[in-house]
Amino acid sequence: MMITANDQQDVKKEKILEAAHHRFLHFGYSKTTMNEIAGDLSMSKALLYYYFPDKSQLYVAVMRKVSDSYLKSLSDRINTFADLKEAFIFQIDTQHDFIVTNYNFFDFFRLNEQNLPDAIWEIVTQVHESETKMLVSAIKTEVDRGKIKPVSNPTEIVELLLDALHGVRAKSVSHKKTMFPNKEHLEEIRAKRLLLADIFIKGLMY
Amino acid sequence: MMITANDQQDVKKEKILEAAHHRFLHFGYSKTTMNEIAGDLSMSKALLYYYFPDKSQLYVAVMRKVSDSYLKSLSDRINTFADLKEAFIFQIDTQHDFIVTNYNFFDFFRLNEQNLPDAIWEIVTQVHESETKMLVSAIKTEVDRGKIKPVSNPTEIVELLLDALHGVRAKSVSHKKTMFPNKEHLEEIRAKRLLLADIFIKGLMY
DNA sequence: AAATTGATAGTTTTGTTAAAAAAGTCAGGA
DNA sequence: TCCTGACTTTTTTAACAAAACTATCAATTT
Repeated sequence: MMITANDQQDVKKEKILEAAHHRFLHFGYSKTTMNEIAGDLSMSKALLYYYFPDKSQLYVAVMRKVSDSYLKSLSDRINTFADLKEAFIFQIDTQHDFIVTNYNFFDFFRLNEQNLPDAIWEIVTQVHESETKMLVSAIKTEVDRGKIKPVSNPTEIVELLLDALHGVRAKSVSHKKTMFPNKEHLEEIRAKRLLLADIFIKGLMY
Repeated sequence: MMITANDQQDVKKEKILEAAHHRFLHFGYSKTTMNEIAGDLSMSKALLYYYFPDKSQLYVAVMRKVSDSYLKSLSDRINTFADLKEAFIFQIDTQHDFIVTNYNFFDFFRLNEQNLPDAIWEIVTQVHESETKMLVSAIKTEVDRGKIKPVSNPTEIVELLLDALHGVRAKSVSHKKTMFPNKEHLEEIRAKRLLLADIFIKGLMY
């Protein structure tokens, strides 16, 4: 099989993405320089600019890669859930791992908060839509099975649940300085979210 | 009835609190100066320091006043709810109004986020405890009435609900620059919270 | 004695500018 | 086409002076 120039380019681009990912993940966006990334690969900074137009678009490309694997893990499991609760649990655990694993990577994200580049918002929107899609599908299935009440607007319900889960925090965190949640907090949050999902399904009433 | 020196002091303190409240409310903590507050009252800045030890403690005193009225509205209604849903609705509406009415006032709050003075945290904690107490009481009553399942830890449930409600956001707000929510958003959030409270009680299952 | 103030000391914020660091460009070489 | 060293431009940092503000206090009025 012939190796074309484009294949070679793709291989090199991939190497760059890996090095960039490594730097962004460990030191965050603002504390990694193009020189460092180039240095890690023993190439000149100018070459980075040959492959990627600028730093932010390099970041976006890495983010694309990272979120693609997240999206894949979602689509792999869609429609495979035994019941709604299993789907909720999967959502909570998977998103949780995703965010924890990439915590530093997202500092760019948190830092710019407002006016992020459109490309980032596209990814965020896509991720959110995939999560929603997966859970909406799980709800519809459960309705079809006659396990839960018919729901007029499943998307609305799912987005409400995602918002609600997002609001769940560790008890002490609001006071303490450490915004970087430690292990106990992560577990506490996870446990609370699972409880919330459970109530969301069953309610407090008989 | 005799007017003592202390009565006079209290009257003046009250005047100062009003003027300070007005400034803090409209311009926030960092953008109001002691000179301005004094100017509004046609008194010297030094006199403010005669009545209050420093700016932050003046702020705390105003906050105390503001939150006392909120606490009162909660305690006035405790144990007066026809059912759990009514309690949840009251909580949502009342807190909502409280935050919206005092939005700018709380900028000090948001600005310092970490390391707020202890006095502030006492108030926050007290407010949170009152909200929790009211809702826990409503849950217990409802359990006694046999309307909902017995709950092993009502406080945990209530705190989970409060977190969840806190997570509810307007759909578009995450992207737009305007963090100050406008009327439609406020209504949208309120509506979503009411829906969440409803699901929280009834669940999705039959 | 209690209430009040002008003057002023001390601290924080803001603005300025120069140096350093980083992003980004380009002519030219392999 | 891929790649680099040298270069230009933009952004960040550091140092420091000016301005704004908080806080204090001796002196004055009530």
